[in-house]
Amino acid sequence: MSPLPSGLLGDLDPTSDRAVFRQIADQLREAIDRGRFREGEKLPSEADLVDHFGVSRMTVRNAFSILQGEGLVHAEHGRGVFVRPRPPVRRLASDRFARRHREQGKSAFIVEADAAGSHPQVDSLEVKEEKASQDVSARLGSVRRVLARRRRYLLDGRPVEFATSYLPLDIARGTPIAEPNPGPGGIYARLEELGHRLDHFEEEIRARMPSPAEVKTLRLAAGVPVIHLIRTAFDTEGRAVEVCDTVMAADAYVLSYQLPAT
Amino acid sequence: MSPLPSGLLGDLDPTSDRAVFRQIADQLREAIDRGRFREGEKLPSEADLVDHFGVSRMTVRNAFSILQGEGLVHAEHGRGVFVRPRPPVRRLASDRFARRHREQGKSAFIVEADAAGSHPQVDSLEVKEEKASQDVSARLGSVRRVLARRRRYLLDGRPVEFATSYLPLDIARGTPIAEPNPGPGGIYARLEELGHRLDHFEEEIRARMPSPAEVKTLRLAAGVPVIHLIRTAFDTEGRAVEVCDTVMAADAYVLSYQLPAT
DNA sequence: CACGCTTACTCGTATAGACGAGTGGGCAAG
DNA sequence: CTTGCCCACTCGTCTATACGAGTAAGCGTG
Repeated sequence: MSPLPSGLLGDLDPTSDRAVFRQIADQLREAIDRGRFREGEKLPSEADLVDHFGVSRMTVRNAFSILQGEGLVHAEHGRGVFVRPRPPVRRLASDRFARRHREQGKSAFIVEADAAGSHPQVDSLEVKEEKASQDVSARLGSVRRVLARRRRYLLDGRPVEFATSYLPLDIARGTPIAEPNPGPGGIYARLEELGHRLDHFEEEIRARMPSPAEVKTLRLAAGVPVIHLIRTAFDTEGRAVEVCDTVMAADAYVLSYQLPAT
Repeated sequence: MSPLPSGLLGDLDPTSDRAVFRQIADQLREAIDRGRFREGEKLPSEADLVDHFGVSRMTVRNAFSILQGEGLVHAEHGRGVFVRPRPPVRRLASDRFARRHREQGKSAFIVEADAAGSHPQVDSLEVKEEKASQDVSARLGSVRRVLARRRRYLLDGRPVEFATSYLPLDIARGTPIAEPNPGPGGIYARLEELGHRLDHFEEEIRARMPSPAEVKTLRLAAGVPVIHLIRTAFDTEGRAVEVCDTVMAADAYVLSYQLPAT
């Protein structure tokens, strides 16, 4: 266990009223920000920092736990604490549901990911009828039961998004929409074929910390929030024909919208 | 120190390989989800839980720290640990920059907040010329120096948003835009008066954990992410005339967009 | 009644020690 | 050389203890 290279980290300020573990976190954060530790690089071990700063191990762990909460670092049991690499982000453009995209057949997710050079995957297919939640029912216009289509999206093996589409039974039952694979262009193409010409979408966006279940399905690291997007699709008659509830790993996405100034 | 009402929380499972502090966190989370503890209500004190579960205090604190990281609870020194109330959210509609809104004079923030019955405030006014960051320069089309307008928005005394607008100097210098108060309708109204008729906006949205500086300015509780929105305004000639960088407390906002299906 | 002090209870910070378990390199046996 | 074991190092979990500091209620004094 070689001592820490001097100059990498400074000393504590015993006169400061800032707690010791915060001072240590501050120093590490600054070192990371300044690039003294690069992405994926291993930080000094807990024992190193105990020696360097002359504090107890719990104090060092407290410091690390702050940085973990900020999403800056992640710990690997038996290996060390590492600067968390920033995964490449997937950009979602606001025209991703434009009719012209639907006409090419493949799903938008696959096409975009292929174009970006990453390996896309869709799993956890579940299609079933179920009772509509209060929220979904309200958005679809007082519907009791719905068809729910659940799927999870992965990029290069990493889960990045979990989505559920809800459709009124009178629209979806007995159609290709109720099949695991709805066919080229996805369910929006099928909806239009069924005579529900799409008019516009409404999207609501929130950000929050994930639930334990979301941490599990999306294999989220500590300190990574989720983007919660709820999209409602309206047909030309003003009827809500689909609600899509999507939870995305926030470190994997940038949403992009284009708005007219009129 | 009365013992915990029995039935409120269960027992630990010593055979489980789930860590004790996680089991405790699970039980508390579930109790909160089930409404056994309501918003703002005080949870059992650390000492209560130490007695109830027969564990050491650090174990209980570990459990609380999980819940804090999830944004579920917050601790108040000397008072206790409380279920974090969910502040009322401000909804940002995608037509909030429509020309018709600019014509009524008052700023969009003030109007909307008044309508929602909350008390709006804008502070931290800073208007100055500065060197453009690499990102801003790229978005504005290779501009070296910019006019930066910084302000912070508060609702009922709570900071909810921190925004900086960047404008090219050749557009903004010497105009009302460079004044602390740009006048009715805000800088977009001034831009149009100056002959830069607005054509459309692009908005990029990310979510992430806040930096320590953002925690301070927005007075964020633990476990509250931020929504980072970067809007670029384009005039009818296709020139980017403004970049607005906004950081919002994620627990205070729902963004809403309307997209055509064409 | 009003003020200030005491006190009990709360969370915040820090120390010291113990054991468990995952990782990876080195070394010895085959 | 390869295999398999051991060991050093790493983080994960947990206990026990100590003191500090903020809060609020109660109580006594003026």
